[in-house]
Amino acid sequence: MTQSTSPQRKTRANGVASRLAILDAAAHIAGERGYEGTSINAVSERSGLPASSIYWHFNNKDELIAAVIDRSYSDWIEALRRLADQDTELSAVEMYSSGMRQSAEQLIRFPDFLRLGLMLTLERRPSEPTARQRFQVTRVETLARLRRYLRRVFESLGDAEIEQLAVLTLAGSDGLFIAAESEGIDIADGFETLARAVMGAAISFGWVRPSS
Amino acid sequence: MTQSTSPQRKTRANGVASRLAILDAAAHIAGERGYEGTSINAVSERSGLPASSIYWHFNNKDELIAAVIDRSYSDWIEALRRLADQDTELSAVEMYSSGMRQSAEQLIRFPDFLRLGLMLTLERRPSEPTARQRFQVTRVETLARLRRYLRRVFESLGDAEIEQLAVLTLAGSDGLFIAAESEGIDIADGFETLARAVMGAAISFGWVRPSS
DNA sequence: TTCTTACTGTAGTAATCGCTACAGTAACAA
DNA sequence: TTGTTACTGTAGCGATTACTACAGTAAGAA
Repeated sequence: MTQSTSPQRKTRANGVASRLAILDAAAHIAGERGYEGTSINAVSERSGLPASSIYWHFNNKDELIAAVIDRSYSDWIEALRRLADQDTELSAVEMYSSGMRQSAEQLIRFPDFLRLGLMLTLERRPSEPTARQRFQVTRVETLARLRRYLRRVFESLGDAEIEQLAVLTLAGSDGLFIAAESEGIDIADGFETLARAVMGAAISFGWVRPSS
Repeated sequence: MTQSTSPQRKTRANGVASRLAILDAAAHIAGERGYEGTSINAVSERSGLPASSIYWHFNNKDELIAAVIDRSYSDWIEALRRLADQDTELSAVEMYSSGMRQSAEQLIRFPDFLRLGLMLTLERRPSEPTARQRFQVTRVETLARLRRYLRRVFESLGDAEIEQLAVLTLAGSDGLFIAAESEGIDIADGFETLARAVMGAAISFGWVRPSS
């Protein structure tokens, strides 16, 4: 952000490593305690770098958290893309349930991104933090991705129905994540039932299974 | 909590009103900014009472937020009970979709309770706040309530399936609330699709509609 | 070798945090 | 009227907050 666009000089190896260490520490703490709970002091202690280094890499706390969101999301997308490349030869319905399972696994392995994002979504502070807006963007993208997905699986449905199913899938996924965090339910089971439920809704919308 | 159990002397009218004013202010601020974001100073300004009054009524911030949860939940339950009393002559399936609609309306009218509760659920601080535990209790209760409900509607299903449907209903409800807060989706539509989806899942579990 | 750039370390700012001490005031019981 | 209880108002505590000023230090370019 601040040093990466230096034209005539390569960034120092140490600086890149520090930036990553700061982002890692901030991601972990923010994922646990939310925006207000993430103090620069805590990030400094966890990353082993002084506050002045943090403020050299990021203009303020707001942009630090926003950078955390950005990086977590791109990590997230890339992991999902790698997984998606593995099963290109499946049918649409198989891809659907496979995608559900993979999303569930992804949530278990990297819970900080969604936890922080949902906290930012729920919190409403007087001056909207950049991080929150940044997460909203990832949400809109995810919803679009989901729509494309569902349109391929439930070909015979109209736009309105697809929209409802996309919203429900995202909502169910968020809710199951929360339930896993608080009530300790099995998230894999939950996603299986969610897939079943979305299929059921699609059928009641008039969808006919292509090969059965 | 502190003054309400005085045996030989009625509580002063002023004191009761103050306690309520403090709870109202705290509920509003905590519903917007979460645990850390709720400062005693802000509660003091919004309620018009000094910090010393807040600390006379509540031992500390932790118990204040816990009291907010307690009161919001009992308000919530009572409102739902009043609504439930209105439709005693409906069939089980009708009651189910009616209950879904009413829950949605309730969420729109009093969003602070669930917003705060979910924030507390997601945040993980070193010393678990009482308020979070208190919300967990209401969650377990809600889940039990939901199980009883679903068992009456989907009579032919086994315990494991009912459990899955209950978890999915709660998760979907939380997720739709979040979606309404962030993406501004229509929550009533969302709950209708959720009801449809749960029905669809029940059918795929082997449930047969009683009268069709 | 000298200069510039990229970072780090030390020390500190004003503001806000949760919380308390304590004197005052008003309503009630006796 | 007097004493007790139920609050309120003022002032301030030490700790922590986000953030900054600024002097190092080390790596590379010239």
